[in-house]
Amino acid sequence: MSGTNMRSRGRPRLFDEDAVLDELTALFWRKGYSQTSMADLVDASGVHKSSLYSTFGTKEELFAKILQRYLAARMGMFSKLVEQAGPGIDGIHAFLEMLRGDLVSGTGQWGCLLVNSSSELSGTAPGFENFGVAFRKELRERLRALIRQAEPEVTANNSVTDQRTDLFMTFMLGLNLTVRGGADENEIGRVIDAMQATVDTWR
Amino acid sequence: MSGTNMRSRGRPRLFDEDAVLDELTALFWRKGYSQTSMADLVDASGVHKSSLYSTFGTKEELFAKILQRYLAARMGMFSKLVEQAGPGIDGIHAFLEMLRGDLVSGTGQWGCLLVNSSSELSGTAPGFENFGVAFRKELRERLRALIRQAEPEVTANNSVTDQRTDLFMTFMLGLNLTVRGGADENEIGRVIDAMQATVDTWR
DNA sequence: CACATTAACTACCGCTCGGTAGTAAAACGT
DNA sequence: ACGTTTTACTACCGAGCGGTAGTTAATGTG
Repeated sequence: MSGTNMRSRGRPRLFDEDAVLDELTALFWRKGYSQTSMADLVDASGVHKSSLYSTFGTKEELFAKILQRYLAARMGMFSKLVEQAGPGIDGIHAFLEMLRGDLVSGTGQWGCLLVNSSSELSGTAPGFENFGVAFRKELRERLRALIRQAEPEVTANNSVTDQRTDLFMTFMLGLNLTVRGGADENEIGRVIDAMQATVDTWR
Repeated sequence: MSGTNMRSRGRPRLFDEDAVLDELTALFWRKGYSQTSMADLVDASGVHKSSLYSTFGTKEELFAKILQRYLAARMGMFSKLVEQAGPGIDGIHAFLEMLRGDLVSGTGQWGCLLVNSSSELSGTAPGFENFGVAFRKELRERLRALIRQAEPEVTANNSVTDQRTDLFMTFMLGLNLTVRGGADENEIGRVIDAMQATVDTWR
């Protein structure tokens, strides 16, 4: 975004930094942090090891960079989803429908990189534990706003909204594990249906 | 259970096999499979490496043994919980209360070993993926029966029960991640409260 | 055409990993 | 006492790990 092509002197890169980061992200996403070796990253990207180090730093630094990048993109995606979803219960339904579409195909099938990483590294973490705190907080606030909108003004109640938000967050975490566990489209569908049925009781 | 002390000849073990397995289980539980090295296992148990290998086989075989042992114990625990919980919505509430107690202190705070392992190894798995399929199926059936009991006979509906069971399973998965993510007692409490509120709508 | 600068590439390092051979020690039956 | 069996313990292996020094190849600038 800022001065990407203000290269001054010296030999230019033979690879596209963003494209490489995309590939490395996919690898970490699929295999997890500790199960992905530098050799794997080299093979996947075609970039030599020293170039990876000189460009992105150590494996830990690289992963931190990738996680940041991922979180930024994901938050943008969620924002768009929430935005497109519109207000009310129908909005939540629409949100879940989009989630369904994302989970059964493409990027969503490996779960959420942040959730996976947190789970994997929470027992031994160097500092990744609290990495996604801000992200989680922001996501929770947006979801809460969406849920709040859906409640009739008369019966609106903060603690109820909080509970529903907690349930929704927990549901999404569980869904992440379900998907990553290799659930097929039908199973994912049933789980989302179940949540939609629950959301309907919020009318 | 079968012939544990029919030792015939040779030097007797200096360590208690079950006690050691308990310690190793705790270690795998907390740190995950790939983050736990053989050296860690040696340090934690006080048993020399070769003795571990001669007694339990390779790391993979040891982990398989530990996972089996864990699943057996856990299923027994869940059975007792469901049994003590009693029938109806109140039973589900009681079940969630017991879950709450287990999660905030003692063994439950590292989540479920099976769930953790599945998540960790699903991207690179040797054969652990389907290891817990039977367990999950059985747990699901017991939960389903509990939920089914809670429904008024008149309105009982198979697909509704299935949906609720799916939701409950997903909820427990999410709760696992929440706990493992380092949530404090309050947060865990709120999430369980949220589920209990949902269960109340099933009356 | 030098020269400085940056990147690509080769070769290597120390360390930890999971796993094993070989030996010493403690129990048994005869 | 003796051989047998089983375990405890030491020492080690090859492989893979994350990470780096040093050289060669491109580029822009003077």
